[in-house]
Amino acid sequence: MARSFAPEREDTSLGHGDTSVTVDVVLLTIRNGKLSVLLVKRAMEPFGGHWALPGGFVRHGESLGDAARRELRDKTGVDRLPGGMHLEQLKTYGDPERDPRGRVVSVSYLGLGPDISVPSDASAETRFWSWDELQAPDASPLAFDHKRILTDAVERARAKLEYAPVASAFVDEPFTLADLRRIYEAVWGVSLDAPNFRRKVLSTPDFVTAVGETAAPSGGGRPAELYRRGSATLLHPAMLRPA
Amino acid sequence: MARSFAPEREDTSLGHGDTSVTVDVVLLTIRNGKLSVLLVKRAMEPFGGHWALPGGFVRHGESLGDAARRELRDKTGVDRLPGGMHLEQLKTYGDPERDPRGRVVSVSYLGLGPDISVPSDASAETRFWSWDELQAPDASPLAFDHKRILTDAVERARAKLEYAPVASAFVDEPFTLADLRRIYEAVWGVSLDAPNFRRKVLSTPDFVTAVGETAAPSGGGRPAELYRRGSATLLHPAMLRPA
DNA sequence: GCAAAAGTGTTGACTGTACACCCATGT
DNA sequence: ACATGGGTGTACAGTCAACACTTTTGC
Repeated sequence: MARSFAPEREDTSLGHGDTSVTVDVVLLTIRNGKLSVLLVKRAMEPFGGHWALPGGFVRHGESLGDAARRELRDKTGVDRLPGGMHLEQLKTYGDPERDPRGRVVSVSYLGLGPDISVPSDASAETRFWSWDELQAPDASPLAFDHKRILTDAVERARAKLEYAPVASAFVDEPFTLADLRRIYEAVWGVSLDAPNFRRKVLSTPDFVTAVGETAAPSGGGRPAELYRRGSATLLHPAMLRPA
Repeated sequence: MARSFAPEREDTSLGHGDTSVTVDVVLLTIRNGKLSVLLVKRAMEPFGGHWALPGGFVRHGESLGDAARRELRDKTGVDRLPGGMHLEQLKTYGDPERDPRGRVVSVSYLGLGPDISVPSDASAETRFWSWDELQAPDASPLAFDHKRILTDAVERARAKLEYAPVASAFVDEPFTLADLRRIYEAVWGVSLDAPNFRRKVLSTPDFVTAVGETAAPSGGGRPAELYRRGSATLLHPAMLRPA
């Protein structure tokens, strides 16, 4: 064992400064009952004309989470992100070949939020795409390794709905249990039994809290009771998706 | 909306090159029945004399995973990592203040492996610490934000044992179900009912595969049947920890 | 009244847990 | 024989999915 045990980290120099760090954000929402993601059309090379995840370089003195929130603000045009919005770190992608310009390490974030309209003056360059149309065989390929990041993000979102109350991040308050159920159905791509769904949600402590009022009826059918997000951060028991 | 929608990323320059990227590895093992983690004593500033996670700068042309595996090899002195060894990306820490030398973004990895002996010529600088002793109020603080990373890693490991067959990464093959049960007990800090544990494991498809032989009896008691890791990557149903 | 959506009740299958009991070995 | 750890059986309680049924609205 003639290997050195002095870690490089202990060097007082900071090593190679030729690495860039970016954040890329996968903003998911439910639009017309379908799971959708915000993409930006790239104007310049590389991958000019390709659609990409919103993202950019992390600035000096800026935390990674702050960079992700800034990118989201800039790309959606929404200054104050919706209150129930969920944003969490997803994964970091650092393959040496992932960006032709050089070494770029990208920290990706997963965002879940209600359906918002992106600014009309940028509608051609920034818009939501449904997950289904991006999955089509003839869909245009995304820039960089963003297809991979998007796939990982959707898988994480699907799993997270089981054990965390993040589905409510997709809806505005107050909401009905049918609203919430449609979120689960859209993200998981299944249909759920409404009565059983109701019991599961209400029996999970602090998942939702009843408002005590009912929604305005919408063209036939009994008006639904209204709820707000509860204080739970983890779901016990979990909302397991059907096999 | 007078905000610019031209993403910075589309600049052909690569932005700020004054950011360094490191990997830090949380290598967990079970030693003397206790969950333990490999730490390295720092020789230089900052945090000279403090214990830290093994880690270092990512090299040119090296993927993040490769850097993590290299760090592990260098610090453990083990050239070929054990076959069942599990290594996965954990989370990226990029607070601007986390390293006094400048902007350092650290991609952390979680490693789970069997109990190995670190090289004796480095025993003073590199050794395993039990989770319990690091939790003690009078424990010496770790370098940088490594306490936080370690806490996140243990929480991830505890959760991952529920839905992935990673417990078998801690044991050498072939192993008995009692070996496997002791892993769960050590990581979760609980005691499990042996008969029910057996049924759960065996009823989960491809979690383990029977060898067909029995272990040499060890001082009294019926010899246990031997197993190897199965082909499953996800556990259906999950091995839920007791409430 | 009829359709539609919300909400309640009920049943039968399945799962998890506790624990009694039997098996195979060392001393 | 007895202690020790491995392995099987069983019975009870809790959970979950399926679906019949009632409630409240619009037309």
